Amino acid sequence: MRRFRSGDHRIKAGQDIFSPGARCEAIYSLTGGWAFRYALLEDGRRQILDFVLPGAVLGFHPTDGARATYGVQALTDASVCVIRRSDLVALSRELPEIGFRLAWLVSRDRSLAFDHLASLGRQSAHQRVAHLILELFIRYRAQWPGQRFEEMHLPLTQEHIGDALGLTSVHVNRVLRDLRKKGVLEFHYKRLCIHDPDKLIGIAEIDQNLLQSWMGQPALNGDVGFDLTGQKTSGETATSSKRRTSRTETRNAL
Amino acid sequence: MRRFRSGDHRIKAGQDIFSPGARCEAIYSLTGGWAFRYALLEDGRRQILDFVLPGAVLGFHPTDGARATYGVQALTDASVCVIRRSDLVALSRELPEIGFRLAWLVSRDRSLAFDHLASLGRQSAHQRVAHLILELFIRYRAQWPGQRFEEMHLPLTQEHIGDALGLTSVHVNRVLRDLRKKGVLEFHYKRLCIHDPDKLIGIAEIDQNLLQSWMGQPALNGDVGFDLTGQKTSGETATSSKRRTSRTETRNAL
DNA sequence: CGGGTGCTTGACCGGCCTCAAATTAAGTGG
DNA sequence: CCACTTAATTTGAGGCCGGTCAAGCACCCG
Repeated sequence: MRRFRSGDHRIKAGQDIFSPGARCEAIYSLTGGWAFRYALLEDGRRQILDFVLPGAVLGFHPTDGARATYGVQALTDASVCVIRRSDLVALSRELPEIGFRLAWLVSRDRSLAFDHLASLGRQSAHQRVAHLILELFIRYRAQWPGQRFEEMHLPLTQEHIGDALGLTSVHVNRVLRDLRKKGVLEFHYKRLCIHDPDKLIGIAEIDQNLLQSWMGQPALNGDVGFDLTGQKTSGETATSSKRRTSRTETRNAL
Repeated sequence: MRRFRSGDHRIKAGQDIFSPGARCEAIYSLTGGWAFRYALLEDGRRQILDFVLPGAVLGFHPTDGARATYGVQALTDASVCVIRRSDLVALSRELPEIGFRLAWLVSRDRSLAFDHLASLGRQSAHQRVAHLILELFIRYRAQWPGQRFEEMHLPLTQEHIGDALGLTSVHVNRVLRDLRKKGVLEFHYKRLCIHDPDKLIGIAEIDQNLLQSWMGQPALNGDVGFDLTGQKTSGETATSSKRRTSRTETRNAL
């Protein structure tokens, strides 16, 4: 596996991993840091499509050689592992299940995109903000479990949140003020603290089913519970094996 | 391809192929008709996630055994080919590239979901309607080419369009009236006629890149230009190789 | 300390929603 | 083929959520 990595690549916060319109002949696996996919409109406005945590695959596009219709930008300093499409062929010969693994990862993105769509299409600004924050918090906790407090580093500006939710940053600000006044959460300078999780879930109007689906995130070391043979990797093993590698940079997610 | 297959399952228009919350242990390949994926909100409102044309795969979910967070409903009388997850394993042993094929299909859905997301988040009602109609028209034409006129059977109600675009059917109606008055298109009782394609593209404010990406749809007989080796399969070879394996219906479907 | 980025708040406005009712098309049983 | 029913389309009046514009403030970093 390691042979096929054409090297880890480091990206500074705010830099594009690839830009909209780029011709894409490689795929990337995010191994550290936060990023987001985004599309640009003709008038220059931006829509953030989703937020990307380590383990995700970027740059796998339907038609080979086509130009990307969206870009990916690093939110924090990040690192990606680059795999050429040609190497992917060779790799799949040794690891036939890699196609399914890829399908699984893309399918996760699709599910999140669908959730996001329902939120944008049908929910109010308050619901959307609550929805997004819950989603990010739960996905974060699924990857780095063991935190006791409902607090996290969330490397977003209010403009990012607005661009993700189809709102202006001005309005996001008003919503966050309301949530703060109601004692639901605080979000100041990239520090998120959820004071009343239940109330937040109530505001987001999310059903239990959806919450569950966000928790199925792979642990960081890459042993994911998707398995065509039907044997699940237990949470126990995942956690303990993660501890073994916890000091190092996250492994190649593929 | 149009040959009837014994394993097909027929669904009446308006019926669910599977419903939100269903436990999903099989995947489906839509072999005929139109369908759409949808999510339901707690208050009963509906968000249509995307429209599904023949060739797409339904029911491939991230976590096995989990409950679906969305449902799929047939728009017209439709037929699906059912594949058990267990059969999928066996199948993938004989055809290792099937994982990649699946990834490719899911990746197409994801791209469409991303486009849809950008439209919902950042575009006006007029732009959204133009966007959706263009998308459906182009995807339709990519699958059933050879039509001369800018006309098609579009089995949607105005309420479907509203539910897809996060609008009310009332407002969709007003937008369609405007587009009709401007001589751009007519859409009456499931018959769509585009009088001025260029003006429609102008209203949608879609860049050329995106239009192109919608045209990469597989033709109906399943010879898709996705190929890990980089050599495009011509229609000829794909068709003939399909004939060699046409004994089981599942193979054709993927 | 100064410059820049991001946050905060106010006043005003407009696009889309809500509610309601009339009209047309499609489906159904006699 | 026609009465009847139901679903879908059409149009209007009025209201609200979130956008726009503009200004001032807070925090960070060199």
